[in-house]
Formats: sequence, C-alpha cells, structure tokens
Amino acid sequence: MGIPEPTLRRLPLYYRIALEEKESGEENISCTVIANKLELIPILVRKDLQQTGIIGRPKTGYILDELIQVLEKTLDYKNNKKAILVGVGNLGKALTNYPGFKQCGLSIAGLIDSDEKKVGDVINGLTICTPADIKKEMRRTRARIGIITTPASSAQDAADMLVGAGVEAIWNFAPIRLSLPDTIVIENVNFSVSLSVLNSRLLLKVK
Amino acid sequence: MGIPEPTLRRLPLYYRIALEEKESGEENISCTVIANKLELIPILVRKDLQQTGIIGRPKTGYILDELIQVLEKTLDYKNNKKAILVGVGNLGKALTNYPGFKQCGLSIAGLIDSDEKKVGDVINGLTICTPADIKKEMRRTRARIGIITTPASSAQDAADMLVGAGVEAIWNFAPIRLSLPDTIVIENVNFSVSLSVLNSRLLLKVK
DNA sequence: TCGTGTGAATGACTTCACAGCC
DNA sequence: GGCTGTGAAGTCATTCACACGA
Repeated sequence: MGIPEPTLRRLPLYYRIALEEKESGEENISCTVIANKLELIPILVRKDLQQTGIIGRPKTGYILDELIQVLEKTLDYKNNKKAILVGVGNLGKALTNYPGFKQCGLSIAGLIDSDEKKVGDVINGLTICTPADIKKEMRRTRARIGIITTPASSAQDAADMLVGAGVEAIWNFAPIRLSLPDTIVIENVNFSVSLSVLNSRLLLKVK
Repeated sequence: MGIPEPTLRRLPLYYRIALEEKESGEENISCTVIANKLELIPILVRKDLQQTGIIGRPKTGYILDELIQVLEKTLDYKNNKKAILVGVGNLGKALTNYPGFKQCGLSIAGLIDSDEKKVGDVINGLTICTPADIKKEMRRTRARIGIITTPASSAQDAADMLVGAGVEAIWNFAPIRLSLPDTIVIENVNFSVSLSVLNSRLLLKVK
C-alpha cells in the first residue's frame, strides 16, 4: 500500500523534467527521454510511472499535460499546505526564502524563534514570533506541518512544542533522532548522512 | 564491492549513538540498544555492522571504542578533507557555520560568490572570493570537494568551474541535475524530494 | 522501428532460524 | 537469558523478455 519510497524519490525528478519539456513546447514525453536526462534506464521510469496510474501510448509516450497532472496529484502538490518553521537561523532563513516549495504544495506561513533578539524581525514578509505564540500561530495559519531548523540541542523541545500545538507532520533538519508519537509523520534531512555517502564514494574511488 | 547504500546511510546514525553512549560512560554497546534508539530491528543493525568488519562478543556486544574507530575508518571521518563552497547565500552560510561537519572529516576552507557586494565579507573566519579566484583558492586550500549552494540557474556554471579547477567530488544543494564527467563523485541534496516524501506520507495518513 | 504493458526473472536488501558463547 | 555469527529464506525493487500498437 502506498508507493515504494525509491519510486517516490524519483517522481519529483520526473516532474521537474516534465515541466521543462512543457516549457520548451513539447506535448508528449517518453520514458526514454526522461531516463536519458536522469541517467536512469527507461524501464525503471516506466515502472515508476505505472505507480501513478497513467497510461501512455506506444510510439508517442505520455501526454505531458496528463503526466504533469497525475504527478501533481500523486505528490499532493496542488493541495497547498501551511507550515510553521521553528529556529530562524541561516538554514531557517534559507528555507523561508526558497522559491521551490510553493510548487510542491508547501508554504511557510509562520516563524518561531526563542531568541528574543530575533523576535519581531521580518523575513520574507513573516514576523518572527516567540515559542509562547505557537498555538496562536497555528490557529492563524492553520498549519499542518512543522519545520525544525534549530540546533540539535533544542530540536526535541521544538518537536514537543509543535506536536503539542497540533502539527501532523514534522520535517526535521536538526541532526538528531526525534522521539514522537507514531501518529506524527516525520521526515529527517540529515546533512551528515549525505556527506558520509559522499565521503565513502570518494574513498572508494581513490583506492 | 563497496558497502550498500542503505547500510551506508545508517552507519552515521550508529556513529552518533556510539558517541552518545561513550559520553555517558558506557564501554560496550549492543545492536539491541542501537536498534531501539533508532526504531530499527537488532538484526539489521548487526548485518550493517558486519560490513565494517567489526566483531562483537556475545552478551556484551561491541566494544564502544572499537566501534567508534571502525565507523570513523569506514566513513572516512578522520581523514580531514577540505571543501570550497560556491554560493554564499543563507544556505551557504548555514553550511559554513554548521558545527557537525568537522566530525565527519570535512572542513569548508574557501568561499566563492559571484555577487560583488559579497566579495570580501568574512563568514566564520573565511573571506568570500570571486569566481576568478577559484584556482588560487583551490591551490591554497588543497580542496578536493566542491559544495554548490547557488540558485539553480547558476549551479551548472558553478559545477563546471569547480570541475575545471580540479575538484574530485561535488555536493550539490541546488535543485537541478548537474551534467558532469563521470570521474566526478556527485551527491545531490534535494529538499523538494524530501518534501515530496513528507507530502505523500501525510496524504496517505489522512486517507 | 520505437515505445508501451505485462508477467517473469534476476538481484539487492532485509528478516528469519539456528548454533555458539558468556 | 541475552547477544553475536552464519547461512538460508523471504521480501522488495530492478531488470529482462515478449507481445502489441502507432
């Protein structure tokens, strides 16, 4: 049940390519084209796309409009969801200003920081609030997602606060494992993990 | 040949736990303990650790010092590698100030930005240089890794520049697929992919 | 001929089952 | 009893092989 995660991680890449092709005036796209651009093999792309339910036509491939639509539906890009971000450091600011999220159905609608010096500052049109305002902000924004960009040491507190305020999902950029009720959807972004993969590949190459 | 990627992505998590346990005075650690902390199953952890070559002892588990050492070796944490970062926006600054990389064998040793207004600024002790200085910076720092935190539109240029300057690996935070010679090790961090996974899980939960 | 759809085969990763040790 | 080590079984993902359609 549900789409396998490896497939899920490739669909956004197909989506981007679909938009690019659309942009350059194409009406159809084949798995071969997508595969070439991503250095994958066509059959893998075809199997992935089968998960979305789209059906293509021999020779021509898939209709671009249809592909874009079906990916938007599968990835839930059109159903705009609000998020509250906790921890407005450089990373938090970077995410707040990141233009690509809206396309993915996310808008950051509230900012929280425990540093009194930051409270009241405005980033990208949003005023930074104190942790005490979390519930008010949740009501105001009707956010369902919490984003944690605090230092590791305060990430669990941030998580507890967000869960207490009624968040359904947490997108965690702090390099620790959070303990959360298992009703909460969690996605971790851990730079050190990514770096370690790079490290190991580099080590392998040199040997 | 080489450690499977799923395992590779879990090893850094084990490493962190090993350090924490060491910190709190433990001398040994078992797979069960690690597994519980990460909500994994012990046998998976054991198989992963087997990839590093470490051998444990029944009842006691693994010797912590040995585990830490063997993970550092496998993940190449002790062989300090220099990196040059291109694109000193909020994300670039966040990475430059991120304290956890040194532990993973990475130090950001040079900063490049094409914005004349930024050139000369100092971030975390590093002076921002212009793209024209890339080769000089490479010689000075003896960097092997290039980090790209530019907007998508200039990421390919940044990559070409880094490759031209002799970088061996690229850690790419821009949301596009770079075309690179296949001698270059590449690791992409794509926030939209991670977000899409979150989206889909949330969608699934609600249904 | 090129590209899709389907089901089967391969391969990779995870999990199980059992043996041995402290 | 708790924990590791090993090989076998099982599951999931990828790849192949074939049939069909434009």
